[in-house]
Amino acid sequence: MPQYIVQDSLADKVYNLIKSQILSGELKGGMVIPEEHLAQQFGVSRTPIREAIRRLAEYGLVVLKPRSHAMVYQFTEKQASDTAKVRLALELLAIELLTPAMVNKHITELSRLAADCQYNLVVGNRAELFVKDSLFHLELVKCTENEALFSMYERLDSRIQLLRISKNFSDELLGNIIHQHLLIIQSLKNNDMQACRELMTKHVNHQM
Amino acid sequence: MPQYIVQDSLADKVYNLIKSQILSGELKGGMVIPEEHLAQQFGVSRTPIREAIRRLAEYGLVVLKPRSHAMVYQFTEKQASDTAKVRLALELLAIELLTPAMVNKHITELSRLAADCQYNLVVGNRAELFVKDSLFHLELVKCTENEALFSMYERLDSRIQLLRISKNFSDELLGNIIHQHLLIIQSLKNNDMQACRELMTKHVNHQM
DNA sequence: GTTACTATTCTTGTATACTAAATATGGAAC
DNA sequence: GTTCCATATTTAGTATACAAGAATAGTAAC
Repeated sequence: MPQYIVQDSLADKVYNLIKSQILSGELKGGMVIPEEHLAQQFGVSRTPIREAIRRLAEYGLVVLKPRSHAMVYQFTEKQASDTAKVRLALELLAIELLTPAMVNKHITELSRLAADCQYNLVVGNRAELFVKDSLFHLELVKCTENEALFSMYERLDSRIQLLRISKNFSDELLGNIIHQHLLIIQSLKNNDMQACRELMTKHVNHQM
Repeated sequence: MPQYIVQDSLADKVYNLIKSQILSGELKGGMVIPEEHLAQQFGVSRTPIREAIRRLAEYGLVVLKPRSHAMVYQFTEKQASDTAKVRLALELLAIELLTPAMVNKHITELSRLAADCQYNLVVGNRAELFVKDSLFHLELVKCTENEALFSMYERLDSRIQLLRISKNFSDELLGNIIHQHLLIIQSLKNNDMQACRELMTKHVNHQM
């Protein structure tokens, strides 16, 4: 009988930890991350640290300078705008693939995440707001039950998270953006996919 | 003065080697790849091998079973069709972004690759045909000068290459598919983007 | 012959030690 | 004070050794 519960390796744990530190803004774009430092911080040898960093580099959240250091990925303006275009294409594909049944299954969770965004905006907790914003869009894509799309979008969204963190959105703009989630949800409930596409296009372009 | 020429690490070399072995069909979907075996094959220790395999797993060409073995990624039918949808969306985005100037700059290379495809079809060298087919589409996406799109598409195309290899296309269908490259090039030359989109849609859907 | 258990073997996971390249330091020349 | 070079130091790259879990084989019970 196979073992269904497999313990994460140290490398897995470190990978997830660094990833979440990057996505929460604790580690900011451009910051250098020396292997030895992390090894001591986590109390493990360099081997699993190296593995985690290399994987994160392959994932696209870390940039390696050979024989030198690793640092957190940082966008140029051009890359940010390029990424937004791909993001929009993928989100529009997601909307294309959505059926009413899929929407129904996830609408509660979507509403909850949208509400979380609003709550964190009011409370002024931007780090958490961005995390929830990210989750909202991930949930929308997850609705489609298209694994390939989801994994692609997840990669892209991770990088976009770096943008959300680094951009200094005004409270007003941020309020607008977060409010659009509600409109998107409404259009989904109405099964008005044309409206949904338009809203999403506006939504993504607002954040560039 | 900084050093501009940096030697690839062993891990980099192994990574590229395994990748090309997978993309050329030498290593087929589902095949198990033990670390020690590769280490002996390449005459290096397990350390760089591990790094390469882990990176390939993150890239999506290898699947890891924890504490057990690594194997080459293999599509299920559902995943294949899911992937094709994402692929089409990205290729259509590429066409959307193309300007006549971009097309002009790459049209010679595109034509060469399309010709290479036809040549390898005639000669009956399918492995090489698939490599060239892949390069044709990569070149088209590269035209757009959108890094984010290119790197996403590259990842996706790597997996699609596994499909091209595993599917047993008839000579006739393959001839059709390859011929469509010429039509796509012609539509680009004519700057008839509507036709290009339609051709690409047909082209991608033919291969599902 | 089949099943279940145990022992062995094999492979991965991790730590450590060593090598080598890049960066930092410090002093000499101007 | 600045520039350049030599040296020292730090950090990444690789090999190796060992630990631990998974696969396998072999044996006993039914």
